Parts: sequence; structure tokens; C-alpha cells
Amino acid sequence: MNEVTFIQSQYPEALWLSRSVSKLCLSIGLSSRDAERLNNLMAERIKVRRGSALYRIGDPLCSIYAVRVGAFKTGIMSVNGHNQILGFQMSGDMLGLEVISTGYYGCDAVALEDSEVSSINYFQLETLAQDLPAVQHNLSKLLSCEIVRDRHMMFLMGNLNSKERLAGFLLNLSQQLSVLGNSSTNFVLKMSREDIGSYIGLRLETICRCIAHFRNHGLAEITGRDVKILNAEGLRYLISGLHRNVRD
Amino acid sequence: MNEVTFIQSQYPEALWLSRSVSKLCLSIGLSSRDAERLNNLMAERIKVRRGSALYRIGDPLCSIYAVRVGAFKTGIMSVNGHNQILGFQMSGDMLGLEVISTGYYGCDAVALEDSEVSSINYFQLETLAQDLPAVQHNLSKLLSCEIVRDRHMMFLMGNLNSKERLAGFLLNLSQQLSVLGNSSTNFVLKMSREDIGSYIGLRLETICRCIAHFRNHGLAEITGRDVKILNAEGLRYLISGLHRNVRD
DNA sequence: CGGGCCGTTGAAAATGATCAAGTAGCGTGG
DNA sequence: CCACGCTACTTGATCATTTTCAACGGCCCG
Repeated sequence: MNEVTFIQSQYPEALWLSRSVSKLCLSIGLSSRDAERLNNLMAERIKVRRGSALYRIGDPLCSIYAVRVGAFKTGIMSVNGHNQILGFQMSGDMLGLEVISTGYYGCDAVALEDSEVSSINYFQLETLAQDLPAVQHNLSKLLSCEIVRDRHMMFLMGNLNSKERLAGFLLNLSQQLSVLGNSSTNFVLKMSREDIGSYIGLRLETICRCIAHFRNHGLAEITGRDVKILNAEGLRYLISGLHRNVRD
Repeated sequence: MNEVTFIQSQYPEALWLSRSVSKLCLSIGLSSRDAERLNNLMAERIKVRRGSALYRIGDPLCSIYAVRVGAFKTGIMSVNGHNQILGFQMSGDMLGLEVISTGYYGCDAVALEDSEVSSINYFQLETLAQDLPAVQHNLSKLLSCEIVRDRHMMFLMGNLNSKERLAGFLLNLSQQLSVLGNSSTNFVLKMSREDIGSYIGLRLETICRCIAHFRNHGLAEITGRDVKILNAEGLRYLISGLHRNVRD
């Protein structure tokens, strides 16, 4: 269980659902000399202004990216009337991993605030990985971790109702932020209601209603983009699904 | 675009949604001598009888698997009343890739029919990948391909209604089967209505109703587990979402 | 000051879930 | 070989949840 932490909870379901946050990074396990070589690959820093795209769906592979500062949303923005946010990425997260299989980006990546990324030339990275087994191992882990993440989302979209989904979203965010050294109970959303809704498969109005419900039940106080988690255990209980057996 | 095929269609949405099927395999690009070394890793063949599990969620990492014969479903089977099928795997598909990041399986894998898999010791595979860059490359591609797959499912669950989802499911299955050399219009489902429903986020009764709808509209004839796709283009049109603008 | 975006809330409508009943097919054991 | 029981599937009626449509307030920025 090293490198992986779980939300502790008395509810087994919450344990499964809770997004495992790995302090995964390409440089883990490298000597300082080798880490230097890796850093040389990531020399280029790119600034992306709020609202503009780092890459667009269909762009050909050139690099994968690591978020340094800021936050991104990735997804399909307005293809034929459909919209789907597929993920939010912040400091330490990777962008563009899906590109490896197809050779072009499968998503749009748009900055939610003024941000900065390191670009990593994927071909050079692969070459380096041949020299450094630890890099190869970390890359595979990174990819596998992304799969686990996506599976959690599929579970959430397939099994949970609106309140449960939002609870799951907030708890995941809270945990991610705490791993980054921020408060797990008080934080600021970088994304709109619409983005959240698209991510978890609901309309923005439904998100609002769930927020109102959480406020009325003392679970969380969300005003605008400011979030105060008031009863994290209550939110976990929601996700667990146990409440469905009790009539409220 | 080599190694990747798309369903051709006049509807741009269908193009995005259509699952890209890659003839990905660990041995692509290897000399016969190197392929031999890879094959040695896969020496062990395991038979799994219909209904029994190849591995269970939480089992510690020992191997990843390649399906040789048969079909599997992977997912969370009855955790705390929740159920979620996360994928169906058939000949050529890999099982257990999520294990790389966490060290234990994140799913149950159950055979849908009497099946046979090759087990691949992951640690030995990583060692081999250090020697053979092509293996490393193929492994990364395999993982990335899985991410693309999962993203398609998230899109499907987040944006499409019941009929559109089932249409997407059938078209994907049809394409997968045709890549394996089978008919893309006449095939047999290995999974129950309930499994399909769980996979695409619907109840089994809803699946039945969608099947009835497809039959009434001449799109597909599904009796029991036998499928006849009658109008693939019509199914693609459904997924495209264009029909929502026209009142029927 | 005005326009646009974002967020909130209400009421009506639509979609899918749930509950219920009945049918079909299959394998097993008498 | 048939009867039995089991599972999978189908269809109808009702119910619950979420979407849709609409109206309104706040805030920021030009």
C-alpha cells in the first residue's frame, strides 16, 4: 500500500470509491544524476492563460505535459452539441496520456486559471526510459493510475444518484487538495457548476439543488466557488449507499 | 492512423464515440528471436470455467493476463449492494492492467464462457521491457489504449440516453468482433441483459425496452442472445445526437 | 450603466427505475 | 423423456429522479 492512500472510513463502499491518490511522479526512485537527465526533458515551461487551450482534440502527438501551477479541465468541448468533461488536473497531474495509443490528443485541455505546464517530449521520454528502468516503471504506473481513476468515475456514473455523485466529487477533490498540502475542508472550486455537472453526468441545475441539499443538511456549505466541508463522514455515508436502506 | 481504425460515418459524433480498436499486442515490432523471449513469459495457460473468477478485487498482483479463448467481464460484483461492470474482454484483450499502479487487482474478472488466458508475470515483463524497447512501447500503448476506451465509456454514460447508449454498445461490439474476423452484423452476446445494463448504466428492463424499440424501428433484431444489426447507419445516426433536433 | 456569464430556484415534463406478473429456455434428476 | 426448478428475458403500470424551461439576482468587466 505504499505510495497509495485511501480515505479511511467505516463504510466499505466509500473505501472502494474513494479515489486513490498516488504521489506518482516520473522521477521517483531516480538518483539525482538521473533525475537531472529527466529534468532536461522537461526544460520547456509553457504558460497557458485562463480559458485558452493547451491542446485540442485531434492535434498530433508532440508532448505530454505535467501541470506545474494552476488547473485544467480536459474533455470534449462542444462536438456536435455534446459536451463532456473527462477530468480536472492540477499541480502534479499529467495531461495528454491518452495520446500514446493513438498518436493524437483525444481531448481538449483548457486552463481553468492562468497556469503553467512542463512539456515532455514523449519520444525522448521513451528513449530515456530504455536507459532508466525506474522511469519506465513510473510511466507504466502513471498510465495504470489513470485507468483506476477513470474506472472510479465509471462506477460513480453508473451506480450513484445526484447527491451521491456530488458527494464523491467533493471528497475526491478534498483529498487531492490535502495531498497537495491544502486544507481538506475549506477550498475554492476552479470550475463552474456546468463543468462539474458535465464531469459527473448531471445538469448544472441539478448540481445547484444538491448544493442546496448539502447546505440544508449541514453536510457542506458552498457559496459561489467557496467550499466548506462540514461533515465529511456524512458525505462518505451518502456514497456508501447505506442510507438507501433507511427511509428519510 | 496505422494500427487504429475508426467506424467511418457521416456523423462526426459517431466518429468520436466509436471505440478505436487497436490490434495492439505486446509482440508487435519484435524479431522472431525476441518474440520467443516474450512467449516464454506467457508459457502458462490458464483455463477458467464459465462463471468462475480469474481474480478478485483486492487480490495481490502476480500477473496480468491476455485472453486467448473466450470472454470475460470485469467489474465490481456486489460490493455493498452496488454492482458495476467496467468492461468486457475477449480474444486478444488484456486483463488486470489496473493492477500496475496499486499492486492489487481493482476488479473482479469473471469468465462469461469457458475460457483460456495466458498469464504474464508483470515483474518479468518489466525486466524484459528494459531489454526490448518495442515491448516497453507496446506496453505503454496498451495502457494508453485502455484509457481511451474508458474515456469513451465516460462520454457515453455522461451524454447519451438509453437508446443511444445501447446503440453505442452494439456498434462497439460489432466493430470489435469484425476486427477479430467475425461478422459485424450477426453475432451472439456472451453477456446477460443485466451485465449490459450495468456496463452502460441502465437497468436490465430498460435494455429490453430499447431492444424492442430497435426491433420496431428496423434497426436491429435481437432475440435472446442473437443479434442481427439491420441498419448500422441508423444506429450511428442515433449516437450522433442529430435526431434530437428533429421531432419524431 | 449595460450586457454577459454564473448561479439559484420553481414548476412542468420526460426519462428511466421500480414493482409486478408472466413467458421462454435450459439443465438436472427422476 | 418429461417434469421441475432455475435463470434469463419480456412487458405493463406506476413511481421517482432528473431534465427542461423559465425567471430572476449578483457580479464583473467593458
